[in-house]
Amino acid sequence: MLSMDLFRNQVDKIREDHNKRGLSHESIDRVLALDEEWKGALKEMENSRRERNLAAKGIAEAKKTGDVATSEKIMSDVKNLGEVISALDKKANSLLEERDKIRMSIPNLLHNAVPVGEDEGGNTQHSLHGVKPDFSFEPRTHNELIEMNKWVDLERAAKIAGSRFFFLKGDLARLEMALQSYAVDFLVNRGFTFVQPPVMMNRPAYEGVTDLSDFETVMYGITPDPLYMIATSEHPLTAMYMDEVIEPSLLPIKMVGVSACFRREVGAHGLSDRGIWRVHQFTKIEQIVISHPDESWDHHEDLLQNCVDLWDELGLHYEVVNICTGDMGTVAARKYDLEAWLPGANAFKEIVSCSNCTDYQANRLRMRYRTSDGNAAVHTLNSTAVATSRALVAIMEQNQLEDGRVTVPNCLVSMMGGKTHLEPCKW
RNA sequence: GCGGCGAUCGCAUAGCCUGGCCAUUGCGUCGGAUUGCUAAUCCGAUGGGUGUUCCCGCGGGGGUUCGAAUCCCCCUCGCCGCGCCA
Repeated sequence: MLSMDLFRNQVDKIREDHNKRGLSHESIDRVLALDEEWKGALKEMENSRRERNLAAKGIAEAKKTGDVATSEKIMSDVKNLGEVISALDKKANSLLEERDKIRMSIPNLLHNAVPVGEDEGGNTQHSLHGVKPDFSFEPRTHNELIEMNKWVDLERAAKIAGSRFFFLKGDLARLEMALQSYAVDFLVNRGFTFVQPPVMMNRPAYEGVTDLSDFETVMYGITPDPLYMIATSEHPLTAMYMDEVIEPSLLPIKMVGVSACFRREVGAHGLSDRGIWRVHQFTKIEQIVISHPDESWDHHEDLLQNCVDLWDELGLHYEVVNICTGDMGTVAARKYDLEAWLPGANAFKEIVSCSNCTDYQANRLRMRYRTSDGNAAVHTLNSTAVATSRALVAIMEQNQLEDGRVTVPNCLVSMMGGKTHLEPCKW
């Protein structure tokens, strides 16, 4: 959410941003109009309140001196003031609510370096990493590999849970766990604190971190409790300091979170989504930084560098992409994606998303830090380290051998009990 | 799940019984002053807001009242005990 200060004093910045995104200015104008209306209503209410406060003082004084006549006169004069105030209060509140409802839907201001484009076709390559694998045979898709090696059971998962769920078995399941340990160790060594979050959140906290439309298309609601399954540990970890004033000496707060992630994936279909690429439940290791506003762009580059180093060590071929204006979403001000090369699909596909959300989530969450000049919003950043199901797909497809076995990345061998290749599962 | 107790500005606290001055005090943090002593002392600031001599704010929501941190009801969370339990 953009601060009201921005609307009142620098609205041209918001307008320029909307032009870049190709959005109409209707919402901006509506926020400004409602803000003026709200100010008017509030002024009216405050005047009545002041009147009541003065009267209350008069009554107190009169009663002290035993002046019954005066106190009773004032009391009858202001008897209906309470109702007037509560009516004005209601009016002001509904205007404020309406203003902020619209404000919630207005996207974050983009960083200047974000390329302008209508959709994902406008994304630009930032850098290319690793070596494209060269096969002496026709490489298999990950779907073929998990089937021939019996590493994943989609049918039985569908039977007991539904489509897009999976059982992970044997060496591939073990590799999944190795990836978790590897990624956590990697980031702990770079000064991040390992945090395991709740996997359910209440609505008020959730509204602080995500686009409102996500409640319809992304999150699972829990019955009968008013909770939502998290779509990523970014959400609980970012909301962790909701409604708090953070001591500046604590900044930056750097966390590496691991959790199961749950996504409804409404509307997602297609051949490319089969297997374990797009699923309702997967595990993700996530980097989170809560930062001083002046340092967030440096942290954003650090988060990307951590990903690059981590994925280089896995020995994979991938590219880093600058996400363009049309593909950005509401929360991030700038975003890099890592896209891994999938030989089976003959394409680069998204495995990591690295965002600086500046003060957008912090404003919604009322997450501030103390300054000599009052409290100010912090900045929040998040980046995937490893989404294990997608990392497994990339490793399987890039490291496959002609017989269908898969070479374990060197950095994971020790966590696989010395095993250098994934062997088929017997059943 | 049951019973008891609680929630006050970054933290800790007073005020609540008995409704009415500016929500008290300590600590921490920040700013300033001063002094030769690894620092001390003094002063100031330190929840939010459209109108900043004003208004709001005492976990959230409702109610009573001319007036609620204070009285009543509901909810949330926490602590203690009991029950259940991986």
